[in-house]
Amino acid sequence: MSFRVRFAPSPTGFLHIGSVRTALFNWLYARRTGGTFVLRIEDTDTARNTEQSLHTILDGLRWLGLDWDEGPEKGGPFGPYFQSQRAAIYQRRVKELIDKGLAYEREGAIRFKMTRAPIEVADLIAGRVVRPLNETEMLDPDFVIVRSDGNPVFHFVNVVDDMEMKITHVIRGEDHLSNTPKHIALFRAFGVEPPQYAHIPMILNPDGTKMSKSDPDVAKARLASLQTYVEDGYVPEAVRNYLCLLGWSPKDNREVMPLEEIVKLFDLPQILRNNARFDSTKLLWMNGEYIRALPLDRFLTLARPFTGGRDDPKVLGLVKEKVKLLKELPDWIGYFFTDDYPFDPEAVKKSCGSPHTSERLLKLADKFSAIAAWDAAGLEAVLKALATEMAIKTGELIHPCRVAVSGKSAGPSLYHMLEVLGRDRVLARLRRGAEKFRSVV
RNA sequence: GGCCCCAUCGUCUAGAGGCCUAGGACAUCAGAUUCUCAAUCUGGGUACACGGGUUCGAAUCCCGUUGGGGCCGCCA
Repeated sequence: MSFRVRFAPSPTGFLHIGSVRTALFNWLYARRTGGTFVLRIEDTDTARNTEQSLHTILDGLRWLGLDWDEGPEKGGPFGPYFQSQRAAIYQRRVKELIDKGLAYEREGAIRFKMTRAPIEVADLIAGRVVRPLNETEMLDPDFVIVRSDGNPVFHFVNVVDDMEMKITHVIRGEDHLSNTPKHIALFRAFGVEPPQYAHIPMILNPDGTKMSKSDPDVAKARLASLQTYVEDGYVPEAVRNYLCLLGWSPKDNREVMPLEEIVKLFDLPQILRNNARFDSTKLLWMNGEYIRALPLDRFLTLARPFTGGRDDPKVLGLVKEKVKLLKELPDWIGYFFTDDYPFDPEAVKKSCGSPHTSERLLKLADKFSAIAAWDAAGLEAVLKALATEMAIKTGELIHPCRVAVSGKSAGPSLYHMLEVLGRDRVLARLRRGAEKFRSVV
């Protein structure tokens, strides 16, 4: 049997983080089974359908490394993969139902004669779910499949496409579970065996509410959009790994793990049935883990959009260990590229308030100026020797030195930082600091 | 309102009747280490929603309650 799954987003201008996980689970299942991952664009709502919206989807999937086997820019044997280009297929299928006496016109719209009996969904995740018609539906069970303006609606085109594209497993959000009987009824009307269904639970806001891209609370709305994570400087590997862990687990206490490993273990029945809340704190932690483990080349590539052209590999290599979010990069690297960096008042107060600060910085500058080979090991030796000579703790030199050359109390390993900064700049900044801090006391 | 799904630390989860005085991770607290911050290491606190069953025995099975989520559109 050949497995065929699909991700069928609607181009709305955003890629919802929940949709992203749905895409990811579909992709994982396809890769795990050696099947086919189809990307289909549900652009029947022409008002929202723009070129830009399409690229949001394609770029988002690419960013995460979720490659599709059939779909836009790729083609395939079951195209076109845009619903807006499949009108003829839908018309043919509508006619088929009318001819069979299973659909009829009323008030200009075409309605499907829905089964009155309860329909059972054999869901791979939720189990057997029987959903009888409810109060409202009982009044009028039939539903519209083609609007009076001639455009077919979601339930219809979704089923027709899954059928035509020979989708074997529909993996989608749990919000579709209640609609599934409609879809099964449609498949049966066409005399076609429905696909297997797997409804994955939802991802909720930290407070348990539904994640929405149009939430009036801006912070929540940001949380819901993939774009946020791209802009804030999360690395795709981390976002992907984190998302895998929402509703799925390798069950052996591993969390940070390579995709290939997840592909090997992933399966549908073991997906949790309960909703998960999005925990951005844990994502942030995982992002830091990934960044520190990143090979320098990869880090440089990912960092490029955030550095403002300041792509010195030595500098970036130095701060790689410190960064948790790529967008923090400008703060970490600023003083490597200008002498006009800001001084953190707190740091100055704390580390440079001693009446001896200026004298010590000048002494340090003198010692450093005599160094033959300007490297971290040599700098460390000289600084420590000076501390001993002056009978003070190394920290009493280290801290003022760090503030003088960077303006900050936090940063990479001091000696490596001095090495990268270079002799001229270090000496100048030390002497400038000696002047500057004289008045602090 | 009707119907459907769900319920283990604050959060993500392990647990498929005895291995559980419930394990891991993030967060948090305390300590160690370090040139700062971070990282790292050690240790602590924190959970089976509630009530009934079934069983020799239940976090695990059943029922109910409560709570959360979803769907009931000529949106997708």
